Amino acid sequence: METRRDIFQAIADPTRRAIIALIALQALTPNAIAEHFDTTRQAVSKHLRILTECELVKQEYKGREIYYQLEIEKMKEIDKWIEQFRKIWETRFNQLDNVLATMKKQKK
Amino acid sequence: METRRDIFQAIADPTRRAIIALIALQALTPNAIAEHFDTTRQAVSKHLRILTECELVKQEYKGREIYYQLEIEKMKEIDKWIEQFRKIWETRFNQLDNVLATMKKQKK
DNA sequence: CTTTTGCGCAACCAGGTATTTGCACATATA
DNA sequence: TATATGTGCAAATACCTGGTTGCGCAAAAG
Repeated sequence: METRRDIFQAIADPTRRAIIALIALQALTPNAIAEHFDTTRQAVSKHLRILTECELVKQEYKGREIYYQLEIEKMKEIDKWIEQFRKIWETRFNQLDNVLATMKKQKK
Repeated sequence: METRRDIFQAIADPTRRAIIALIALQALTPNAIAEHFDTTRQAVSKHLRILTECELVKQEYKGREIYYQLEIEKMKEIDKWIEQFRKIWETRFNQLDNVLATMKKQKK
């Protein structure tokens, strides 16, 4: 599996999205994360591997424990992609605004 | 494949993201969309089916042609999910701002 | 009416995915 | 040192995905 990891693919899985939201607030170990889900630690470990590969997550070693935390900056990549569409829906909102303004004028 | 379609899964595929960006500007037929990619019309049709299933795309029938256009409102769902993280990185930015302000004060 | 064009659908296939189970290794703890 | 704990990795497996090919059907064109 030498597939280049992609952030959009990373957030496609619902479990992975839940993990992301979970470790956004505080760093957690794989065992601690697994306790929040109905799945094995190994499965969580695999998800963390994928998240690490696309640099969405960073590890911090503490003895034999490994704390995983979200690399929040990476999330901006998604935000950046959404921006082009935000521009569109804001433009449409403004257009609606203009329509309303015109109606008001005509009422006058 | 009675899988409930998910918007995050829909945007996971790079071709699908490209289609989304393409039809965000103007409605296009499957053939017209396929011309933009190195793939068959049928493959595009499959992507459109997935996009339609999760209501990211709407169809408009015009004779034997079908125009597909982005349902831009649906994109806000992604934006909504990102928002929780935006809050976090904005908070951190403000914290950095405070640090800088404190440094400035001390310089005085 | 016959042919062309635009389309969706079903079958098929190679490759990817998520999960479980079993293992090896390192670090704590007794 | 012996045992328990935390972890990643590998193999097996059932399922999902994206793509192609071939088909049938409806609308336009001849």
